[in-house]
Order: sequence, then C-alpha cells, then structure tokens
Amino acid sequence: MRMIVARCTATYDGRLSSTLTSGVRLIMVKADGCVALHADIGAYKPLNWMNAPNTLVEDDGLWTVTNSSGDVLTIHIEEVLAEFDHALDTERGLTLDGVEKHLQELLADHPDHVEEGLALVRREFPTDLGPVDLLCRDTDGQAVAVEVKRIGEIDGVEQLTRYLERMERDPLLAPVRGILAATIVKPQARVLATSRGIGWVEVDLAALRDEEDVHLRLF
Amino acid sequence: MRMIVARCTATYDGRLSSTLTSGVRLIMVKADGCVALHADIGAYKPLNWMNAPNTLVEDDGLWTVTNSSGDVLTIHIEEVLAEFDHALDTERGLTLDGVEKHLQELLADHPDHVEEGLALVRREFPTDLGPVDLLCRDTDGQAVAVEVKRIGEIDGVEQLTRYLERMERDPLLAPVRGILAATIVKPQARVLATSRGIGWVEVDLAALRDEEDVHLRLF
DNA sequence: GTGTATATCTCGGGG
DNA sequence: CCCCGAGGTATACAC
Repeated sequence: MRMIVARCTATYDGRLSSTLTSGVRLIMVKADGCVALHADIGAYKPLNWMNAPNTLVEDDGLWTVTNSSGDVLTIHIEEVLAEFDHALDTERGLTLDGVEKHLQELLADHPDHVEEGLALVRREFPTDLGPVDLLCRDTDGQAVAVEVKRIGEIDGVEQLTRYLERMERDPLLAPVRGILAATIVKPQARVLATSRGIGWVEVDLAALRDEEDVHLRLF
Repeated sequence: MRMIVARCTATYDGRLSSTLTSGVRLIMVKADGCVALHADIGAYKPLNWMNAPNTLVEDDGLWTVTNSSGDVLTIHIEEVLAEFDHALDTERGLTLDGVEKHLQELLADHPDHVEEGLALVRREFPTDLGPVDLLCRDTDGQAVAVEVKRIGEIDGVEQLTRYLERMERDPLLAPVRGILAATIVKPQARVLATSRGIGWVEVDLAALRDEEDVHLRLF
C-alpha cells in the first residue's frame, strides 16, 4: 500500500459529481489498485475513492483514475508532505458471528422457538417479490411465513407484508399467517405487526445456541 | 493521524462478534479519536473500525477501544513494522451534486417526460408523512403524485404508497394516482407497483438534459 | 435523541 | 452478468 500525505484537491464524476477543496489528506493506493482519500476524521467512509479494477494515470501531480463504467476520479496533488510504501496482507481474514444468516440457521433447526409445534417446510421460499426466510406449517397444517431479523423494525413488517400479499394468491399456500422473529422487536414494529394481524416474537439467542450445542453434542 | 503498519489480530464485540486472524495491516487513529484497520485491498470498507467518540487504552501492544454502547474493539499488535504521524485536515470540504435532486429539478421543468400532458402543481408537496417529490395534474385534471428516484426499487414503491394513502384522505386531491419515475426501475419494483395500481416510468436522463440545455439556450 | 431517506453505499450469494 | 438482501452500514436532515 502506498500512503501519501499530501495537500490536494479532487473531483469525482460518475454516479454523481463531487468536488473536494484543497486540504491535507491521506491518499491510499492499495495492492489491488484501488484509491482512497481520507481526512483526519471518520473511521469508515473515505472522502473520495475508486474501487478496483481501475486505471490510474499519474502526470506530474495530476492523477486520473478511471473505471470501466466511465467514472473519473481526478486528484490534483499540490504538495507531497510524506510518502510511504509497505506490503500489507491482501486477505480479509475476517469471520463474523451473530448476523442474521446465523439466526436464520438456528431458527431453521429449531422452529419451535418461533412458535410451539411449528415445522419447517423450506428456507428461502421464493416469491416474485423476493425469498421468504422460513416457510413453515403450524400444528393445524396452516402455512406460516417467518421473517427473521436481528432487530425487528418497521421495514421487516413491511417486507413480510409484501410476501404475505403474494403468498395469499397461491391456492396451495393460502391462507398464510406471518410471524416476525427477531432478538429484539422494536415498539413501532410490534404495533404495526399487530395492526396487520402479523405475529411477532423475541427469540432468545443464547438459549438457541445452547440448544444447538446440545444438539451437536448428541449427534 | 497516526498510521501504524503492524502485524496484528483483532476482535470486535458489539452488534455482532468478529475475529480477525493475524496479518499485516494499516492501523489508523484519526484526529477525532476514531480507529480503523485496513488490509491492502478494498477502497471503501475497513476490516474493523470504531467510530468516535470512544476510549482507547493502549497496554503494551494490546489496544482496547470502547464506546458508550459497550461495543469493544481489541487489537493485539504483534509487531510494529512502521509508524508515522501527520496532522491532516479535519474538514470534509466535499460538495456533492446529487443525482436524485437534479433529476427531480429536471422532471419538475419537464413533467411530460413522466407522462404526456402532465402539468406540475408543486414540488415537495407536504403530507404528514413527508413531502411528495412532484404533485401534478393530468390532462383530465386528476391529481398525480410522482416519486422520483435514481434507481426505482421496492422502497420507492412503499414510500409512494404511504404518501398516496394520506393524500387519498384529502377531498381536494382525491382520487390520486401515483407514478414512480426513475432512470431504472427494478423488476421487483415493477411487480409491486403494478400490483398496487401504481404506475412506473423509466426516464431518459440524457434526453432530459438535452432538452434542458435547449431550454436554457432559448430563454 | 429518534426516525427517515440517501449513498459513487459495499459486500456476498444466487440465478 | 444482474438482481437482491444485509450491514457493526455511514451520513444528513427533520421532528
């Protein structure tokens, strides 16, 4: 990674246009060829950037970075204050735990944590508005669509509402109940769900994990 | 900004858990106190980060960064390969020329690009759920609410649905038609819009700009 | 502070 | 390749 501390300006023209006034920033050119400009503030988002793959042309302090979509990032380097170069790892080496996918897997294995007696039919059941996380049948054999979220908010209720709207038109499924399952269900989501006849349940993640551990130990 | 090139591992515990295996990365500590770890790949997203404000404790190669929510980022520095410190600008100094706003302006000037004969009543028409981008009347004098998006997706249809629901209650407006106008309307958005009786149209941005240019040249 | 809408969102998965 | 959903999304703005 090349790291250049420089006084510079920049413009971007692509999905939008932006201009960056003169200032001292860190310019990063990584091993994959991507370019990023950082100010001394904000951990996450660069001021300007261009993902790899791209073409970088350096012409006496005027950098032009283009990609295949025709986006152009130009950097005018007025004064280089420092410059370094070090080879870093090009692997992410990052593993995540506790995300929605994991919760969906746990609930697919233990649908009774959503509702007593619930049985899984299939995960990611497709509708033409997108896949339903869990399609189940309850003890009466009625179809139950379960939307899994880490945090249950209004968006989740809206999403489930759309799926139910489509599934109700399928004579093999209708009538379909809906349940929002999340580790936390926000008050507004509870109100909206209830007003639409959609159930909601807060799942105990720790208990689910314990049960999964027991399950794995036994089999 | 402190820039440290180091072989390190890291873990994060907060909204989720993540672990980062040993590798050489750039550790940035910015003037606002935020911390970010970058690999030699990816222009935008850090491997790990902690936004300001936070508390950083350095104890012989073991860094502990905590915030007020109880999130914890720990960095174990195994070997420092290089270290620099430079004062950079702490202002963003970035101005954007946004696409959606621009598109809304163009369509306000040329509502016939949304539908033949459409006439603008007003922009940013207020409802108690937020402003509708364009309120128009069609050739029959019926009210038409236009939601403008760069990319038309399901969210845009939901947004317009909420506005229409409110506007239908206004006897001066009802009945109100809705149209989603975007440079691209995604398949799912088409399905949902159609099923709700909402129109959608893909706008030719280049043609709009040309027409605007001609308009400006003439007047 | 909460809620909402946007973003050059990024990133990964599936068809 | 596009489409779609999730994210420790971040960021700005209104209430």
